[in-house]
Amino acid sequence: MEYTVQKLGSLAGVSTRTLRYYDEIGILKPARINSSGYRIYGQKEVDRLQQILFYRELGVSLESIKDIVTAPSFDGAAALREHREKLLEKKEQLELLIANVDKTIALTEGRMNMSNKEKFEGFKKKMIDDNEKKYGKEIREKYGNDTVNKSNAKLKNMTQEQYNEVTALEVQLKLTLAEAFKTVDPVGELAQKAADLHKQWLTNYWPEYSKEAHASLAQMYVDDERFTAYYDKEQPGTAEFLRDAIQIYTGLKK
Amino acid sequence: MEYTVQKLGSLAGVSTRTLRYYDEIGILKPARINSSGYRIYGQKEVDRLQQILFYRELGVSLESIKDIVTAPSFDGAAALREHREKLLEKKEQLELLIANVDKTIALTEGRMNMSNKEKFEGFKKKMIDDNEKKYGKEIREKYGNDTVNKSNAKLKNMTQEQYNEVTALEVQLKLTLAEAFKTVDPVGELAQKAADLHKQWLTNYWPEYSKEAHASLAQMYVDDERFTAYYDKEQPGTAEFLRDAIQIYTGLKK
DNA sequence: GATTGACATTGACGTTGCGTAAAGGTGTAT
DNA sequence: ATACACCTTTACGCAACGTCAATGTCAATC
Repeated sequence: MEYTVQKLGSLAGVSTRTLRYYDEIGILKPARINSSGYRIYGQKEVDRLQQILFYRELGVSLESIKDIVTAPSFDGAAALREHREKLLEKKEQLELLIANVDKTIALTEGRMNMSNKEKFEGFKKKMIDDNEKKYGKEIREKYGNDTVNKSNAKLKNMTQEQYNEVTALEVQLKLTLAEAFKTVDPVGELAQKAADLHKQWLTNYWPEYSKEAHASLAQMYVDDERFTAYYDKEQPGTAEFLRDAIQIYTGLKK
Repeated sequence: MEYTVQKLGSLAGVSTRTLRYYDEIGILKPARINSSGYRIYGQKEVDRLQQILFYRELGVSLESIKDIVTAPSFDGAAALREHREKLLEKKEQLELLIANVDKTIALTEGRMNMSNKEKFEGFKKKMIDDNEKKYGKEIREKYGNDTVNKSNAKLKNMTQEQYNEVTALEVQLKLTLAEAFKTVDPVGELAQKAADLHKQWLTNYWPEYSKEAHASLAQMYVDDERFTAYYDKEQPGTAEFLRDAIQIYTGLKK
């Protein structure tokens, strides 16, 4: 039995373009070319196409399939095992992504229903008040009333857009910090990026940035168990790690 | 503070090419262009880039990011939820792939020297497995988890001998079906023999036979184009013919 | 003031696996 | 002879940039 492109195509469920492409990249050459230049395939080619499609279904790249089907005694199982690893990696990444997206949605959903500005204003006020009650006293003692008041004023004047930005920054910080923590190296690039993100995040609340205040706050993350609990939620030791990274970032390691 | 491409790039951790690309597709235009044609970015652009990178981290396409960052009051959360759905779909597909790869590995490992033909057999099995995944829910609902699980276990435990038997049955079925198809009579003897062979073949995969499941699968051969393609390979219309024959065989013609 | 080296610019091709024309030749039935 | 289905090659398009290549600019040094 001999087949032209379309016959083979409909037989195997692929387009003629695909067959021409496979010819082009050399993974499936026709048995012969007739006098008019038509591609003619035989049974051998049908079988080979089945093989190709089989691996394609499994998500193997044509490049790899080429190795598998051209080398006569290629270890297909080994190739598949390798491929499997890649798939698993992809899957993990995907799961991470989904988790992050979920977190972001949850974060933004906190204010989703308050789409109107008034509620948003109310939320911001409440946040300031909560913060005041929780940490106000210590912060006031440390940085003075004036600084705190200015910070609160800044927060109040935040637009929705800015607020979203801060939220995004927070998520980014968390992600980066989690990654950095795995490296166990507070001097490393990731850790320093986390420290930098933390600074950026901070400048949204602090009217003025200073290395000393930054480093001091980092120390507080370790000293104050409420902060520690927040940062260590996913991975114990994260608060300490962040402090180290920030101390290096600010150059104020003591 | 003003930034050139490289400064902004190293600040945000992206290449200059990326910045030029973002300019090109219009999601991040520089604040201004200086007299020498250099791109100059300001604080607003830095913030915007942060936003873009944030969504990029979450795997959102630049196309979608464009909508999010250009439209001032775009519902980012809704976009994310939509994106989340896509991610979940991707994940499911990936899991299917991995499961198939695993099975293939198991198969090849069980029988080291799998000829091309046997690989094609693996492909057919995969189709059945796919069917499980696709219709598994309905089947499980219809016949209960236990039945389906037993079926899967059965498939895994097939010996080589049994495997050969199934292959032989399949060949017989194909021949008989091809002959029967010529008679154009699904009620005829040949067609009914084909239906019976199909039942025998099936019982190698299904722990329990039921007319309803059999008829349902036959219908699926027509509804699912992958199966249709398989059966119609030699003669278009064969899948439909087989379904008709089986419906009569089971006495469940609706 | 001339050279150097780092940095900027605009093209433009390469990547992956085909889809989708466009422009034209071939096979076969009427 | 005409129609019509099917074949061919050529080539752009898709996503998100990486990677030259050719050329212009800025700041510092000889």
